[in-house]
Amino acid sequence: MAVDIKQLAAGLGVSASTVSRALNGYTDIKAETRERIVKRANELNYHPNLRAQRLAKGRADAVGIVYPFDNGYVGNPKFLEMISAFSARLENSGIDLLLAAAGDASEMATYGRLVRGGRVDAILLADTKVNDSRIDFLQQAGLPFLCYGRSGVRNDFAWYDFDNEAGSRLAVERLAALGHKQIAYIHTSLAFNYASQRHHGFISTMKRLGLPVHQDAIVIAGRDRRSGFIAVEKLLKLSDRPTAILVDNSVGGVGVIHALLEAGLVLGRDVSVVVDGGNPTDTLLHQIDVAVVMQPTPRESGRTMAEMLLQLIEGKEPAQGKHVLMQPQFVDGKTIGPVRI
Amino acid sequence: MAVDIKQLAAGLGVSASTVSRALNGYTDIKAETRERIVKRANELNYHPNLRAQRLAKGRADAVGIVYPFDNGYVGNPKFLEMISAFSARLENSGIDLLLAAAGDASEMATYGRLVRGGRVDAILLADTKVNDSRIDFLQQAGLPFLCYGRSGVRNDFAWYDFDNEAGSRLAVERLAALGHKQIAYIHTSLAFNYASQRHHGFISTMKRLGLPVHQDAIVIAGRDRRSGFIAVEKLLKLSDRPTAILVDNSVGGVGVIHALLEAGLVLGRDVSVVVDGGNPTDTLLHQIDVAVVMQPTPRESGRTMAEMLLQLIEGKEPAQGKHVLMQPQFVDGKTIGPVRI
DNA sequence: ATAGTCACCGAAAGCGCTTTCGGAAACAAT
DNA sequence: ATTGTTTCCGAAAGCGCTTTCGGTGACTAT
Repeated sequence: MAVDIKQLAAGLGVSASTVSRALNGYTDIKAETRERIVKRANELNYHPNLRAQRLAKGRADAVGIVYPFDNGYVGNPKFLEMISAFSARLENSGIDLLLAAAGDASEMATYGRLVRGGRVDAILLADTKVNDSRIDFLQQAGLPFLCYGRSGVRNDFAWYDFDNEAGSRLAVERLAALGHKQIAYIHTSLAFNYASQRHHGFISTMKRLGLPVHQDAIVIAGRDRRSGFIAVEKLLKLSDRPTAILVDNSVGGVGVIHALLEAGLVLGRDVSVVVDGGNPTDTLLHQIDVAVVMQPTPRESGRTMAEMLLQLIEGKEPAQGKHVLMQPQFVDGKTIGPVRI
Repeated sequence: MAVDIKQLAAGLGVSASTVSRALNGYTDIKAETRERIVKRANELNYHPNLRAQRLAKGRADAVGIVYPFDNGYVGNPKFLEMISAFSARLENSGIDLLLAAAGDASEMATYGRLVRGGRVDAILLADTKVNDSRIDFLQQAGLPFLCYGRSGVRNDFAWYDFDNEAGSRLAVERLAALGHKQIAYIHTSLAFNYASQRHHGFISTMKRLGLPVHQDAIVIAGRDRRSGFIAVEKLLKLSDRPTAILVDNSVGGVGVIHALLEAGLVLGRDVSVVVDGGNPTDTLLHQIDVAVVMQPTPRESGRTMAEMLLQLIEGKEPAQGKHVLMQPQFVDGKTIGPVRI
């Protein structure tokens, strides 16, 4: 059905090996011959059989990503956008993206499946935990991989991450400068590395600035809108009501803002809100200018990670470095203002 | 590094072909020999090289799905859940899921890339349009494919879909039974096949029941929360304010409900709302018992489609039939009630 | 004219499996 | 004891590419 390299070669009166070399950029081919071959290949709409190519080259031309389903990533628009940019960059290099869905329970099995049999050349490991057994697994499997996020204990692997502590620091410093002392913190499970680091950044900055750290004002919440919403309901009941709130993720941030609006509070006046990892116009329903700790865009992250991974596949150290730490930026918005007594 | 079939065979004193046949369920192998081979294979942690297997078998062991980015699917939790179940079912059969991200502009190019070179054995085509050139493309490419949704003009391809017209009919009939006459309809672009069919179901049922169809009360909206929110703002300004609203998608439905709540209306009393394709507790922020037209769960849809596709790959007609039309179900909720004059 | 160099291409050997086919050994039937 | 069947396995030929290697002819340098 589809034309193969032999037919193409036969039609031109050259050998298959010549065609292969011509099409793969070898230099020992006369320019004119190469042109003839390329021209004919286009005419016949020749595309090498990838299965054969992969076997011969010993590469999978694919990278895998395990899509975590049970931890709030489903529907996280930032994650999806990242994947989108990631895959777009890979496609440019002719690399496929293999998506493997996994619940928490079956996650390790999924990684095993992905590694075996040469299904992929590399793996992107997202949503790193402080203590992440997947990293150990991939290390001993010997497959190149890149982590989207650091991990708590070890550091001998390639990662791309944000400076999470710095983000919290910027937010707290800004709020403190506005006179806030009672600053609440809503965070996701500290098992996630980013959450742990942001949490640490929050606590340490509060202490450094001499601000009170009330356990009541630090609430844990799932990485979803509803959890953010509920967390605020708790905070509003506190006798010592916080004048400012920092949320450690953008999805929860939407819920937080909704809850505050629904409580009839005016953001930036009655209460200040900063969303870490947010996008200034992230609330989806209302066009609100939110004060955020801004990370690089998911598109940028995805593209950069794809480029790093491509180099890791080649066995090279990424030009960006094996560890890339992106600096967050504090962006002012209407949701913060000076504290009112 | 990894043990291959030759080493495994040599270690057992048999030939590679015997090992292959033993492991692939051929019957011309002595039971005892097969057991020896299987046992040893497990001990050595032998897994066939998939690249070689795929070349030899002439199959890709993969199906592709193009992930549409520019049309509101990003972050649609139902779509993601469907993909999750879909991929889980495929994994059971050792089939990979290739995810290709594409914007509207590059979509056809992406399909082309997927088809060429034997990257995949089949494709799942989601989010069908009334007039869908992708279907033509895949038909003439000769690759098995399954559509998640029908298409307007032709019907000579395999699809899995919901009875969209029936869903609208059920909703309108129910609202009419409650005395509603001024029923508003919020729908996504009629270029989408489901939207077109649901729209048609709405209009025809309204007419059949002798209810007025006001163009003002039929508003188009994007498939996102914010659009639903804005659509309601428009509806509330109408002089002839509708007493009930039907939304054709669950994501927009969330925005609709928020807008109504924020306007201070009591759902089911001041205004009735039905969400098509919704899940009764879909609003994410509030635990509201929403009246919905319920489709099969995304999990069920994903699994069923995976099974259909697996059979299509085999060249068989799916046991479920080439066309599967699922019936929606109307589920009552607190968001509807008798009309109040 | 001869040797040495270079540009260019074909032959051949893989890559690691699958699958067909034929043949040896074991068995049954006459 | 001979023939005919089964049972079981190995040899061999792919699958469609890539890549190394050697060889031919054309080209320079002496």
